[in-house]
Amino acid sequence: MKLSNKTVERVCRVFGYLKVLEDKGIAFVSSLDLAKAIGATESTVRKDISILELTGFSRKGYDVMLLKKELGVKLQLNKKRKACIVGLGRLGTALLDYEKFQEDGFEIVAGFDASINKIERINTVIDVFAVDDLENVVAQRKIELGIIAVPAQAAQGIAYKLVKSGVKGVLNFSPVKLIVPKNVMYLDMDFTSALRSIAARMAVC
Amino acid sequence: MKLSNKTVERVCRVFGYLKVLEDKGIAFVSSLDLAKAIGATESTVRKDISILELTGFSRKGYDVMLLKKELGVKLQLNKKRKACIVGLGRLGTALLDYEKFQEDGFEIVAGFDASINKIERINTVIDVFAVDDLENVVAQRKIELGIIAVPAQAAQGIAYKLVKSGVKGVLNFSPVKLIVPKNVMYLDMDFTSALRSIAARMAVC
DNA sequence: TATATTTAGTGATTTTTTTCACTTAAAGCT
DNA sequence: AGCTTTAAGTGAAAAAAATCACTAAATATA
Ligand SMILES: NC(=O)c1ccc[n+]([C@@H]2O[C@H](COP(=O)([O-])OP(=O)(O)OC[C@H]3O[C@@H](n4cnc5c(N)ncnc54)[C@H](O)[C@@H]3O)[C@@H](O)[C@H]2O)c1
Ligand SMILES: NC(=O)c1ccc[n+]([C@@H]2O[C@H](COP(=O)([O-])OP(=O)(O)OC[C@H]3O[C@@H](n4cnc5c(N)ncnc54)[C@H](O)[C@@H]3O)[C@@H](O)[C@H]2O)c1
Repeated sequence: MKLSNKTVERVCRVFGYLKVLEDKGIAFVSSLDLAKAIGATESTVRKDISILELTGFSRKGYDVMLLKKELGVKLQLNKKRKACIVGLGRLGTALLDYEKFQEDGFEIVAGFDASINKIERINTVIDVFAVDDLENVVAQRKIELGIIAVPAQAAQGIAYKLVKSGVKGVLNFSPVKLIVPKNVMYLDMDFTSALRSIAARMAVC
Repeated sequence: MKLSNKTVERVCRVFGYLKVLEDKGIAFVSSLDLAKAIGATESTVRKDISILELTGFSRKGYDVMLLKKELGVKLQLNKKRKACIVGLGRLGTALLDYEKFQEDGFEIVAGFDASINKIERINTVIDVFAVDDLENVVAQRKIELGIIAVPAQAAQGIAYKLVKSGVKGVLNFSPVKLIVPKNVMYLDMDFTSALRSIAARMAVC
């Protein structure tokens, strides 16, 4: 079972949609419905699911609860993951307060910032620390995921500290590519690049 | 000159890095440096640039200012684009105040929210309106880009209104896939799916 | 019960994307 | 001036991804 990143990404979106269907009480879903919901084709969805060695039911589609459970097991999406947010500015505090992360199994257990002023003024139920405590807190609390929301020039340093302290996944909101070891999973959320891609496609299409 | 989305995305990231290099006063850059900065290989970078019918200089690499200018022209990344943000909650207000969008040519000229209370209390230099005014304001101000930061269940409706009012590009922060006409450029920024992808790859790698 | 219909499963094929491997141009060096 | 080195340019090859086209299973229908 060799999963490409693309398959992983699609299947994660399928998982999110299955949660929606489950909440709505829908029992079965076709590959075509899943495809529409995630922006893919039905054959791609079926191939993805079959790569994961999972199956549906002829003429009925996929059992929503069952598939969600099986995907959860295969990709460990049911497992709760401890995460932290570094950089508690405009974006970082928005992320800190986003309750849905908790619902989806991402427990934000710490926030860090370089500014003591800011830390004192932040109003949140989540523990916030000075960034100097990052290594200790991440190691002690066994935090697995680091979310980086510091200015670009500070991002690589934070990534390095997070990795050194045991983090195994990094989501980076700063607009620079970071270098992390190959065994650390890493994704960028670069809003400006995204806007540029849209603008460029508006220009050339 | 047929550009794939992948090429567009990479080249947009190259463009961002060229700005950094320009600010640093660096005159030439190799395909390898560019590749490292955006997380690609040197041959991919060279191919991308050559697809755009642009060239560098033997043994010197690419002229930073020149390539940036040429990319700007080809993809109209120099052109200023008017944008608006719909949904002025935690995330929307963070986006509203992000000055770097302006620097990068994305002029946020309006914000919209359904809650009059919120609109009255928001402290920003940008004009904010009730969402009922969206269609008028977007059309009148010739806004080309819509940034969606409303709750999931409201997102499709907003997308529809934006498109109807003339928007040609949509950046969606809500965790659902939206349906827009094919001639409207569209991208998702789904943080939860991103975290899931990272977690899944932590599990299977 | 037989037949039609729907939808998953899948090997083959096609398309897209990336990488390789070599050529060419320019600059620096002796 | 000639040799060496460096880095872009590029057609060909390889790899990856997506799609097609068909099979099979299950349900509904007549
Ligand atoms: N706000 C947005 O809408 C937006 C949009 C696109 C990109 N981004 C990116 O997201 C990141 C955060 O943006 P923001 O608007 O929240 O910025 P911000 O300036 O509001 O917040 C940054 C925070 O990081 C803290 N910080 C600085 N250096 C630090 C360090 N070494 N360790 C720990 N904390 C440190 C600062 O004290 C501050 O609180 C930036 O890289 C920005 O480019 C933000
Ligand atoms: N905050 C985060 O860190 C975060 C993380 C991941 C995803 N998101 C997504 O981004 C979106 C915004 O998140 P948020 O945390 O800012 O939410 P929020 O609840 O703080 O803000 C949503 C805003 O949208 C407004 N709104 C609701 N319906 C509207 C409508 N029909 N038209 C106009 N405005 C309307 C509300 O009044 C509110 O101000 C959501 O879809 C959320 O799932 C946010």
